[in-house]
Amino acid sequence: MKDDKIPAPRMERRDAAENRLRILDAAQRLFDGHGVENVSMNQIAIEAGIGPGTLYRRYRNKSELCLDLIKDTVVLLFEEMEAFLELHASAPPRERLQGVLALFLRFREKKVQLLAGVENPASSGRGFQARAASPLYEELHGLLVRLLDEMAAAGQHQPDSIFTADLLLTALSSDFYLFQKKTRGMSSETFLEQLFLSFLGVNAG
Amino acid sequence: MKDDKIPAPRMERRDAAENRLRILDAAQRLFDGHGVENVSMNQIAIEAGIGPGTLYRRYRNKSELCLDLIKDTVVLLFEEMEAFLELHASAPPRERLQGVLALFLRFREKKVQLLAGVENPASSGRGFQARAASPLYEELHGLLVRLLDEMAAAGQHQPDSIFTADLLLTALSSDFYLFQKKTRGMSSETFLEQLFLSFLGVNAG
DNA sequence: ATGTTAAGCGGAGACATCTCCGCTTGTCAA
DNA sequence: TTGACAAGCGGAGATGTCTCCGCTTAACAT
Repeated sequence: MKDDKIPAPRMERRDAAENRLRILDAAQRLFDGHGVENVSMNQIAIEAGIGPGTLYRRYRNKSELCLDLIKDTVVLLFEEMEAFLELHASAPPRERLQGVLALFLRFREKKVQLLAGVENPASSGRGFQARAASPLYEELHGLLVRLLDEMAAAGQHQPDSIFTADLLLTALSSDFYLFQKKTRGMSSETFLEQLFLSFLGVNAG
Repeated sequence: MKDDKIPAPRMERRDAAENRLRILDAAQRLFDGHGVENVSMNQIAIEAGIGPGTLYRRYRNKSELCLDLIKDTVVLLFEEMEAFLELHASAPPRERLQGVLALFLRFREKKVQLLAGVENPASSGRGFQARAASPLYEELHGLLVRLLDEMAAAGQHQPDSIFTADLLLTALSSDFYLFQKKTRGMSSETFLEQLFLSFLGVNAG
């Protein structure tokens, strides 16, 4: 073997770095002005003063771009969650699950548009398949599975934790959540409560 | 008032009727050959020998076209369900719900592609919002609500039936169902069982 | 038959996503 | 410095969805 060092992690090019900023900046500006929904990748490229190819090289779709825009907030969310779980380490798992979900819903409310953008690959890949492949989904899923397994150990939960976590996250998706709010006229609190009643046959109270 | 008869329900034009057939025929042929997923409205228009405008006049999107292609089967499905419910009119509501869901899953298996086509408006409107507006969704939803209300009366179900029905139908959507089968490696039977465990804290027996 | 009328047709084109590839340019090594 | 080279750029264009609108033509009344 001649050289098995990591193949020299060349620095990010200066122009590339600048373009990253221009893109993020342009996107933020357009999103604020017209709503995430109504802004196309094209418009962003133009506003950023770059070609479409350049934009797509960095972000395969609007979803990835949105994710980049809320990445910091997402990190904060997970920190909040971990903090909450640590603080209530000895509380019954059901309460801990509820706290975590409440935190998530609060987060969702703050970032409705961008989060919807993250979850809706617009056109592109296979709906759920795509969503579940995102790092955000996987991390949340892992966290839920942990909690559900605890509940199972305490005899409070029968079914497959993986399945239940998938189901929970589907219920918490933009699509379903916003539908319940807008069309069924449900409040965040009622929503969470109903979720608990449905899934665990248990009062959220 | 001069004339308040119904304003003469002119017959469907001959050419229009013929085009309808050409479209359905072309679509069926292309779907069979390349899979629903991989066929565009454009291709269908070309194969049918008509302009895109003509195609879109009749079907606002691929979803509606797919629905037209399985309409007959859907009618059969509802007849099966009604028959089942009548036959087991005196069985406990939980069993009746289970039977209905099993029938639906069997139907889904038979028409995977087209049903996925119905549920995925490809691009176009607001994900869930659109799905829930379809007549198929609404009818199923109504049926589930009826059953869930029965269960509530029997004290076997706490939460809002409307909410639970939405949740059930989301879990039964192509997206979620196929994800569970393909990615999580779950069988139809296990799926139904897990669904019952999750929702009702009850063994599907 | 014939005229009137609106339903229906079709295709150009606006706009979107996403790819491909030849040219440019920043970075590193010598 | 300078040369080599990959990373990056950009925009033309393939393909798709969906609309708009002037022309055609089937259906009905006369």
